[in-house]
Amino acid sequence: MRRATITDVAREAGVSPSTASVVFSGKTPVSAQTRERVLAAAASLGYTGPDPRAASLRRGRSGIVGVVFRDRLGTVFRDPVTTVMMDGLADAVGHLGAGLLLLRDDGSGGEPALNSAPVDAVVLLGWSAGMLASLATVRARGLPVVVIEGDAGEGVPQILLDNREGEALIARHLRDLGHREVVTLTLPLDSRRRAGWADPTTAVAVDVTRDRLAGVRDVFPGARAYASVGSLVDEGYAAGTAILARHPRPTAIIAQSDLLATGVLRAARDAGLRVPEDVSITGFDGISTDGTAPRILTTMVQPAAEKGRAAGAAIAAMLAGQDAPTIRLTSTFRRGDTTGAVPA
Amino acid sequence: MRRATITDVAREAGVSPSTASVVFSGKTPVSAQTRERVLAAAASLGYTGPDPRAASLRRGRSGIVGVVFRDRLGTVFRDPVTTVMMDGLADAVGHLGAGLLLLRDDGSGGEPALNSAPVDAVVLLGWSAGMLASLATVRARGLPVVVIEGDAGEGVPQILLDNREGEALIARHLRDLGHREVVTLTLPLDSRRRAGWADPTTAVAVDVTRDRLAGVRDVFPGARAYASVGSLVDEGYAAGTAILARHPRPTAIIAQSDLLATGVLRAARDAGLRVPEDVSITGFDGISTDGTAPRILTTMVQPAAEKGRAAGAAIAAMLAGQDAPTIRLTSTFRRGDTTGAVPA
DNA sequence: TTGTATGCGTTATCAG
DNA sequence: CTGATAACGCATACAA
Repeated sequence: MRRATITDVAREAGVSPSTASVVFSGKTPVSAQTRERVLAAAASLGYTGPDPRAASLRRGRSGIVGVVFRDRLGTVFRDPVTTVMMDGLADAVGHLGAGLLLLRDDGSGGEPALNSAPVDAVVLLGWSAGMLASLATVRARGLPVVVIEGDAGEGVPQILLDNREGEALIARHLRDLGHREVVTLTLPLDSRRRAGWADPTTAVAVDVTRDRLAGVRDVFPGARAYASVGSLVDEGYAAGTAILARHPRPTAIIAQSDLLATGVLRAARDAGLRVPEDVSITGFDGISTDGTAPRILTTMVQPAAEKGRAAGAAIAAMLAGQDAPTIRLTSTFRRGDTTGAVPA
Repeated sequence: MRRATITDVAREAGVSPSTASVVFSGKTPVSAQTRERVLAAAASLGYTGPDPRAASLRRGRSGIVGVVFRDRLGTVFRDPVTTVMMDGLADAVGHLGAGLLLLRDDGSGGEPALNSAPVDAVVLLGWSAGMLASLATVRARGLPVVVIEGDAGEGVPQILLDNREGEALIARHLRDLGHREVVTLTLPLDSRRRAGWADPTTAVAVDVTRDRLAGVRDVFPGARAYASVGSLVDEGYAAGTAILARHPRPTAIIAQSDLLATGVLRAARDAGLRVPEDVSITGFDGISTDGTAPRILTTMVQPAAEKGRAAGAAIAAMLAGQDAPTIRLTSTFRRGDTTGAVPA
């Protein structure tokens, strides 16, 4: 026995299909009486509302926004910033009556899911060579697209953060406290992800890493950089241990994420150093304070949820036929108790 | 100028629409020659493949699996177990050629997105009263549904974990080490989420919490329980501080998650206690070891990715018309260096 | 406020 | 291997 359709309901209620349709969509006034009848007929037939597949064909909209990642979900969502950003994005598109479809862009060359996914628009998360393929697909399909923290060129709206200015601000904070011997612990430099002291002359492939590094060097031109393998507490612990073993020991460590900073904090402590008396530590993000208690990290708080909401707004605009501008969000300085005057 | 359709392509290539269709679907052999012609026509018209909306109406499948949460995404994905599980689920449905649609079930009574989402099947994550509404919707629509760590009753396949047995196993480990004065730090008891010592007589609403607590009490019938507000490191820190201040001080703390245990570890340290010499600490999950370095937590390692994959397999079976069995996964004991003999 | 007519773009079926 | 035909289930423009 096949499922009831709106035609069946209409017949049962003794009205036309279009009238029954309107009862469910609410697009046109319907007399209370006919509405009753239609609803009753629907109930008696076990009809639960229009088939979303048929509706989306007819409307030309599926109510779905695709989000493309370049990594495994398990990796992507380990970063609290991404998580919170997704939350903001979910809010924004939810407000639009849409949902988020998770799409993974593994550069594996296999048929990308993006090709055959019924999405109305696409959000590209982060940036990497592999994303170029996704971008090509999206443009060929003529879908509105937004890029978060990456540059897709040619008229694709972006949601950007003032990474360089923010990091420079926190670096100035340290310089004002008298620090001169500073090391910065960076996010991965490229997709090869090797940990260790970075050669100052090599170019950095990842936008976020490059910009935050530039911010530090705006203030401390000769600052040494130690690259991490990823934004994880235990990565910060390992890197922090290595950095603090260096002679002369830096008086401040500028980590490019709070997770890394949390690990450095722990490393300093295990090395018998007091924070901030012996060494100052800063982070970036301001999301995950989890794990630093009872300390409060000095960090740049970035509007992560706002990033997602801005992306959602851009999509709403493009779906409405307008074109959306690139948006540059700013982070704010938060002074915690992990930074202090340079040790005498 | 409207977008080209497969009919346009067929006309341009001088073949019938059905032939053009099979060139893209590959469902039927096509001569190399006609394939060439069709592909060339498609390229010249800027046709990038069948419209997913139309295809899904015709096929009766959208290639989308909905995942329903009861919380904000930012909250849900803060738990590494969920994250890894989602990764496994994404793998499994990706293997099926499908994607994951994030659906939030805020019990807010508003039109649930689930009603009008073009999904082929649904995964219900966690369990709560609010999920009943989602379940009703899903059943009314006749969609295959799987529940992860929750009981939906009546023939809904579940993916379960041996929470009680696993926690009992870790409790026995402590008993064998001589511990008698044990406190367990639990996950939230219910949706009100109040922190503090739990009355042993009140019923626990959350399945996971209840089962793990029962596991502890199977071994230590009188064990006191302290409820946390959520599975967070700093929650563990606060609770651990409170628990360790109690007289007599427990010789072991059984935390219901690794994140909580990580916080307790930190609290013990800040209280001047050595682990495991003065106090033993255990966790549960075995996913996020991040933040405990250089210590290794004694814990139960649960097959989180496997949970997701099992859910995916169940969905694949149901989509194929078979009915999927409930699956009970088991976690394995991992002895780290946070447990030791009871202090003299 | 209700009904009629039409097509959204595709693909399964079956005959050639 | 290819083509003709017929839905898939609905929402809209327009007429009544």
